[in-house]
Amino acid sequence: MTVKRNTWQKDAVKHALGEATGFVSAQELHLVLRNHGSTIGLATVYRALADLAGTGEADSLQSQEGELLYRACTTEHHHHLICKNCGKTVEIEANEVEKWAEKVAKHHGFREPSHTVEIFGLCGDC
Amino acid sequence: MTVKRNTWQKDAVKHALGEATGFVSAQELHLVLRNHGSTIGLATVYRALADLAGTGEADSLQSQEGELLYRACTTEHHHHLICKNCGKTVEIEANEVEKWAEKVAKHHGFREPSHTVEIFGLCGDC
DNA sequence: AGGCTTATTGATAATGAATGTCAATAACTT
DNA sequence: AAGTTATTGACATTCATTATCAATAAGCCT
Ligand SMILES: [Mn+2]
Ligand SMILES: [Mn+2]
Ligand SMILES: [Zn+2]
Ligand SMILES: [Zn+2]
Repeated sequence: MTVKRNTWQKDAVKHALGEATGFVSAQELHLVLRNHGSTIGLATVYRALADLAGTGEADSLQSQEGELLYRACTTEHHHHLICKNCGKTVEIEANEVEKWAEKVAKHHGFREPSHTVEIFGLCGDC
Repeated sequence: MTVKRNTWQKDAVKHALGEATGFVSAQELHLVLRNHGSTIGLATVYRALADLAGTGEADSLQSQEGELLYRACTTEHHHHLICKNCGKTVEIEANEVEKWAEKVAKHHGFREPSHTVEIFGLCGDC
């Protein structure tokens, strides 16, 4: 229905997200943008990130503290290997796990299976 | 250092958690307890659940809405298959995935790997 | 059984992420 | 250039969770 419009705010959020090394929160991203001189509002950062996650251009996950974190990523289905200390993130594919998840779901009579898989650890630099 | 004391409040929370069918929030559990006539305080429910999760007697995960949910469980390492609709939960083991996670972590030079694996779907009754 | 120490409780206040509000602004269309 | 309306952002609001702290009671000692 409603036509989307392009704004420098959306571009700024997308760009800043691309610059980040790992997963970042909306609050953090807003601070980064402000520190670079941007006048963008906090609510706008939240909205832009939610949109990016909706289109699949960004991945999101909950931090241990319950904060919602975002990260620029490829649009194909994938998972993450994340450093608990520095946040460094590696995208990984998990075909074995995909099949396993479907098998287990079917075995217990569950339909439309989806799944979350994340690996945490300490990277070589930490 | 500090010695733990036994209270009817801790027992009540543990028992109520055992009665629940799937994952429940501290708020929900507090309501259930109150509706059964208990005078237990909300903060106490939060503390008891955090303790149970600390000892491994309860498992916790974040709901899609960001709420922290708890569930009584076995103390061995395991994962969950959860109905998106009714919350019915099945404990599953995932030896294949355990090995896979360790392999992937090592391959990327990550130490002390841990992981989160949850499968969601619609159960046979939904 | 009574007394003492202090872990625990719970009403309340405080925190903080996330969302709602709405007048002002600025993308698009014509 | 003018009009329509999606978007913005300052601000208020919601709500889960945590912090306070005086009152209570669990465990220990005599
Ligand atoms: Mn997958
Ligand atoms: Mn596992
Ligand atoms: Zn690291
Ligand atoms: Zn179900």
